Amino acid sequence: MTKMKADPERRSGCPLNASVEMLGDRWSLLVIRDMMLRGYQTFHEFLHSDEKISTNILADRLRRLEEYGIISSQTDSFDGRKVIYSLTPKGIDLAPVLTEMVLWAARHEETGNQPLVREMRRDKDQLIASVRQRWAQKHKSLVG
Amino acid sequence: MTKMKADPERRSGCPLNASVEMLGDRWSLLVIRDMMLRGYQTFHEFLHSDEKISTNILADRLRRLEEYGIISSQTDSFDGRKVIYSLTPKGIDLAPVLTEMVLWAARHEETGNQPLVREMRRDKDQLIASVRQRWAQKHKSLVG
DNA sequence: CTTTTAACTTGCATTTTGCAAGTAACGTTG
DNA sequence: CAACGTTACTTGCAAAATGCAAGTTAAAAG
Repeated sequence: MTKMKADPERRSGCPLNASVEMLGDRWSLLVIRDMMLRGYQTFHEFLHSDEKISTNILADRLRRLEEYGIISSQTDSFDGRKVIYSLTPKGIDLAPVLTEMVLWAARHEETGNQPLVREMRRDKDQLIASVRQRWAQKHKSLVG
Repeated sequence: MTKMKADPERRSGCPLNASVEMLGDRWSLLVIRDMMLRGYQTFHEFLHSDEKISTNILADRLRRLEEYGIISSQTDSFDGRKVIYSLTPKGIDLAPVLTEMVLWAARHEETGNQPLVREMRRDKDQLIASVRQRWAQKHKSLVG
């Protein structure tokens, strides 16, 4: 587990503040959700997600998430136009954060995607494990 | 557990999106941290937290968090100038979200407050339980 | 009273967001 | 191989959010 140097411009040393400075905006966690739970990998796919992010913001968020080491990118070897984005281990490690945020909203708001919520409620750790597994599967060619 | 009506202007029905629309900014979760982990209750206390929020933004965030039902406010009965802010059950229920965000940052960034991090790592559920307990203690006069 | 404290509000400059319209590189089709 | 479609962006500009400094109001303390 490689730690990065703390950004010298952080407002404070509090770990929650670090999280909030990296992820505290309207879009970053939605992009991560798309990658983690829906398997999205391209600009085009993120763009057509329900929340309708605009192109300049999406480009900016992908850039920032990559800078933070949460995602990585590489051009598709079969189609030179496509850029394939994937979660790094640091990004995959956000699964528990996403899970708790989903469960919290589902408990206190009227929300959709009840099947996912039920699955998360039934066995949180199991779901997180399977997200990790799918990710490892996808990356085994690069690792082994 | 009372659910609110979904905000008709939500960008999507996804529960993660709901969370992000309520909490996805640079400050909201820090205010909640101050209340949950540090026992802060007043405007003045939030204002002098490490991250140095400015007065207009703080006022706005407190207003929004109250609208969302995450916190509540009442004027202090001993000092009419003071407004006492406290977490609602919905707010206290964010404990697992905060915990996972703290642990994630602590795993991947250089951050401070290691005692808190160690305590969270040692027993996540225990810490969340004790946050709930302290909160219940503080509110027992209102409940019982 | 006068001063201090607490919780804001207001004004204004800066930054971020969001929409619409490009553009450049690659791939596909005829 | 030329025209066209796709993919991943960038650019321009208006609108909204943020941040700083300086008020303002009401209550408490001296």
